[in-house]
Amino acid sequence: MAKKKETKEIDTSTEDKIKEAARVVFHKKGYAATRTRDIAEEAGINLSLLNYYFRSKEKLFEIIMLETMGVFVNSMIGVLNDEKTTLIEKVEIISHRYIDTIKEQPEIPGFIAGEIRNNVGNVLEKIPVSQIINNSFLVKQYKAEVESGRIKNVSHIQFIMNVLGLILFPFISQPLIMGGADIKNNEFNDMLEQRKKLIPIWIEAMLKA
Amino acid sequence: MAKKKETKEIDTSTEDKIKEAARVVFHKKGYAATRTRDIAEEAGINLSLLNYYFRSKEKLFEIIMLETMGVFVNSMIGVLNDEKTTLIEKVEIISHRYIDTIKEQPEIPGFIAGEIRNNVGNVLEKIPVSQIINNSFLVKQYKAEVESGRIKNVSHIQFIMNVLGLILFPFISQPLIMGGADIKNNEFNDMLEQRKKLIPIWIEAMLKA
DNA sequence: ATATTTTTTGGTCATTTGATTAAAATATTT
DNA sequence: AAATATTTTAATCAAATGACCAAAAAATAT
Repeated sequence: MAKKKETKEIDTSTEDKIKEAARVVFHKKGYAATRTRDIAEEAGINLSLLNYYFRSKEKLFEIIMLETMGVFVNSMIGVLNDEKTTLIEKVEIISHRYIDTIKEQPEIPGFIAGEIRNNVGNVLEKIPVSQIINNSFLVKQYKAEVESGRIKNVSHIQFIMNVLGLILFPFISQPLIMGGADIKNNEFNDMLEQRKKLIPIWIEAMLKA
Repeated sequence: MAKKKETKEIDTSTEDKIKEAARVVFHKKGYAATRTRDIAEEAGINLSLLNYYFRSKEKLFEIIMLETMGVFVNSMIGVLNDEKTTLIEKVEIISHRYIDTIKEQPEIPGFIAGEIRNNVGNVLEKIPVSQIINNSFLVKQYKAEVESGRIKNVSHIQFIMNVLGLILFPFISQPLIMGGADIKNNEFNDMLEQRKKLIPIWIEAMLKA
């Protein structure tokens, strides 16, 4: 497990190289399809080092999974519970922030969706997304708006599904709906930029429809 | 390989039992996480029979994958190219039909999304969803509506993403957003029923927003 | 009833895969 | 520099896994 390593290294430590390689490969292929040898090769290290630093494939995966969920959840938590922004302002912020964040690692939505199905590391218990959402100020706010009649009487779950769906679905369905991949990569990018602005407008229209 | 089997059997043939078991297990766990022994057990047959009837795990998977994509695509193709229905009518039909169909096999969206990422059987070439959509009458219709100014000038890709995302995303994200699973299964079901009616209304509002 | 074909079974093989170990190489401390 | 601790390597293990095969069982044809 490496006691210490005080040399302020310029190139990353072996441990970090492995973790970064694991992130890349796990995100791309998922837990089951990933071989520890794939990770070792991607990291350019000896296979034994993976077990030396992380004990097992599963342990390493759990670390990656929790960190990935962190990226996903942490960027949201603050916004959800901000008592100073309106509903639509929250949608604007989330829309922009998520699309920007995930653009840099577009495999994340598919990765999370895929791995939560088989639920390898029991992540759902460790990071209870559902509770985080339901206990958020956003939901209170939403219910108040419904109460006051300013928006239609529709379950807040529907609202959450719509916002997240509009943001995340393109990343998940891109290969299916936009064909091949890299040929029209610019087109996909332009689409995402547009969506950052359009999603809040769409959501607002839906709330009143 | 079985030349024939004329006995009009009440219980399904071995071949069909294997295929059905394969469908269930593949849909639930995906290609990589599925062991041929899982399928054999689910089907209640000897492991060798799987290879006897289907040559290999991969061959069997391709069959299931193509059939699954068929369920997904075929139910859509007719509607997409119906020249007698309006845009919104199409959305209504697709929304109802898809949600009803997929409710019976809710793993399908996650399965397709997950397997197309690793693209095991090169399905995207065999069933070019992207082309089917782009060559459809629906897209022509959409562009005409944009042209006439009756709906906002937004790429048809955005429109497709929105319709499919609103329909399919709940199935993919259910465990994440609605927590555990079966506890609130009724709630999920009610939500879907609502969505069948709401999605066309929402889409219409979005088109004009 | 006998022969032939088809289906099913149990056993086994070769490969892959996650993990371990002992020793070598490198770094750190004394 | 010697001693100690750490990191890295190569070789190997055991379990899992997809596939195969020869013989038994069942079904079909003669």
